[in-house]
Amino acid sequence: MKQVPEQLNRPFNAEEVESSLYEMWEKSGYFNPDNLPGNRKESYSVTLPPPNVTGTLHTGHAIMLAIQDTLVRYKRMSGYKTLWLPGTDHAAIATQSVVEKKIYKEEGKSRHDLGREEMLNRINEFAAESQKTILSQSKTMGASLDWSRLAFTLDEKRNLAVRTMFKKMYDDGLIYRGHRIVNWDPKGQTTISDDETVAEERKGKMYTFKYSKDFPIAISSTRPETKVGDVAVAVHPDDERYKKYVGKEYNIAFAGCPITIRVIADTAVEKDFGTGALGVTPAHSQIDWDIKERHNLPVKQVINEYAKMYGLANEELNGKKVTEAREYIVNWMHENNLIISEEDVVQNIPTAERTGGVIEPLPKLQWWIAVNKPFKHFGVETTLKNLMRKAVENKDTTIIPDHFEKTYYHWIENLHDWCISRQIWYGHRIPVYYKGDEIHCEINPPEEDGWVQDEDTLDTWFSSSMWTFSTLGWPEETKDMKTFHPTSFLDTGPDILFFWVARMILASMYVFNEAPFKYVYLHGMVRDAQGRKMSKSLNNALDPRELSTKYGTDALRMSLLVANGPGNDLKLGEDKVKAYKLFANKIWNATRFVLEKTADFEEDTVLNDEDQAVYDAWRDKQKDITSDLDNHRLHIASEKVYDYFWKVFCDEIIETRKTRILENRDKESAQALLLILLREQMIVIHPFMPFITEEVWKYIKKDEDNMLIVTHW
RNA sequence: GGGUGAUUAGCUCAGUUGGUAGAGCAGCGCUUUUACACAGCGAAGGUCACAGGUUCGAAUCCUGUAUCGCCCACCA
Repeated sequence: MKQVPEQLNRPFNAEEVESSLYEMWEKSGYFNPDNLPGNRKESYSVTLPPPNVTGTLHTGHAIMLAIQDTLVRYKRMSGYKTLWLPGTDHAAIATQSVVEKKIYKEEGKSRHDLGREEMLNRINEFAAESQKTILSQSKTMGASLDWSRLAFTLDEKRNLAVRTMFKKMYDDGLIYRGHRIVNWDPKGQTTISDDETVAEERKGKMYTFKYSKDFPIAISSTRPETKVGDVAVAVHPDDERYKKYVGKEYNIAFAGCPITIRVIADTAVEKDFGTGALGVTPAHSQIDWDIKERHNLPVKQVINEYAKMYGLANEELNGKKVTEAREYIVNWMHENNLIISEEDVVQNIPTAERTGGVIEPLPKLQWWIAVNKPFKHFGVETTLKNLMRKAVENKDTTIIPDHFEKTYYHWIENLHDWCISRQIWYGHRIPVYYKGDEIHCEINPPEEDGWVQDEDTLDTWFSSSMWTFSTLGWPEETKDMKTFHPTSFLDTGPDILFFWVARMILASMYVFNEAPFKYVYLHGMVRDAQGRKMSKSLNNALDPRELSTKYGTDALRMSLLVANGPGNDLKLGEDKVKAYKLFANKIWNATRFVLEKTADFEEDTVLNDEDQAVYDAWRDKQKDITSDLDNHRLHIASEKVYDYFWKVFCDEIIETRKTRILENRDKESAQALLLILLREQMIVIHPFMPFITEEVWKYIKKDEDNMLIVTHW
């Protein structure tokens, strides 16, 4: 007679066992693919989307940890050489601005008060602390990450990778320095890429007016203050109304500033919009800058980096903020009877994602990646844009759900050159050196005296674009590179499809002519029970750590997996988490009962026909679940394990067999069935609910069995 | 303006290739029967947004409409 273990007579206490189980796994070394038992030929690799070092674990992290850990555990149990590689992201602008704010609040000092070196020390200190927090919190989710390979986007090795990549692209002519219109963030005092801007709806006024009484053509603008920087008026070449003016030049005093306006014809102008004439401000509008290029017009910058007017003949205007200047100029036009009409309009104003500052388009000398420039790539002429498209078209990588492929293509079509230089201090310094007029791009600083390194740093997404291979040791030809790249799977939120996924595809295609991962799985964003975005300001964010303490990590993981199909947002209420705590309890109680009823059982019993049929049905269910997992249908697989265990195993199978055991009718077969089903279900449930299953496994495994985490699926 | 997704039980959502609609929560009735009341059994609840079409058969495929959501956009 076997004894039912004492622990099982108490209710399941998740908090009590979780940390010691995690410790047991960590000590076993099985998170590291090099230590896995058996002869594993095929590899399965996943890189963790590196969390920013700014924050603490939130539900977004929890969902990605749950999805990835489930798949990784499944593959590890299925005999793959399985690597899940952790790391963190320095998140340049985000981190610097958090630390800047903190220092300003606590000490009243700006970054310029501290100086570059001291500021960087402070940010590094903060980042190191923050990294520790987020990593230890990831462990509480049960994440079976290989901590021995931990990486950071800004550490030594990744730094080398970044410089190597920059140099390679520079030498291929794909990275260039260009004077163009940039998205300038006056608040963050840096340029940002197109993707880092967020359109914000604002009410504005569109003014239709003339520069002066004598000027023959009326134009429209929502930003009259920029008109002191106008150099031309563009009309459509076919527009009969204005043909006679094309080619003429007018000298005008506009708001006390002399401007020279040439009338030009350009097909970019729409005849039917507004007056059909466009005031051209090359320095402060991208479209106008393009017109300038075609017509060889001068550039007259009238707004500076602080979004203030400058360099104007009218001293009253200089130093005014753009909004004040707008008011001033509108008044001036009213006084001079130049305004023909005013119309209320709703406009989308670009703002900076991180600081909220209103973007000021300014001409600046910056570093760019040319996405449309043809170059020789593995013997074939192509462009970066083509490579990005090709990877998905050729199914080198598959996006789940597939409708995001359309979104991806659409984004590629509209992609402009990528501005990669930033005027902040925290990040990878651009590996370019200057000496007089000489420019020199090198992986390591020139030894010769007199070279000065570029002051700017790189867009944080430049380093994260290389994440799948910089983490494996590239540019060195490491064993890990050969074994684990390209990776098998990437899971992330759809909000960074462009920021990150697209750019990883770019980087990997460029270097290896291979997509960085076979599958991209885009999970939904977690929302609150009312469907609102979780945010600090609404104070509606559920804290995964609290939920996990209250209901158990297994319950939290299940609630994030079940019925959460890819690409759909997940509304998460506490009730759902609670429901899976009850499930954990059910597993616990069923285990106790089965052990009680089989205490006198001897192994090696043959199942009778009835029990064999039940077992066969389970095998089918098992195959079903396996196929769901292979096809990344975690939301279905998780529901099936739940449903089978509770509705089939507990409510039907146990209920009927317990009578048989009691009445001693084919008792041995019934006992055998219960034990086998319990054991096999623990294996199948383990990827979803690793803690309780591993704990239960201790009591039901056979002597020769290993830990559940490496038990064969 | 362009693109894209959603609309299924009171609420939150599943539904893999078209074959008599499912779960959790809430709610109703019964049961404290020796795994579990953090439970069991049972009942109730849906013209699967609307209108057409394809099909022997449609929540599922096609067309259109409506509402909501998301993404993209340099109409001055």
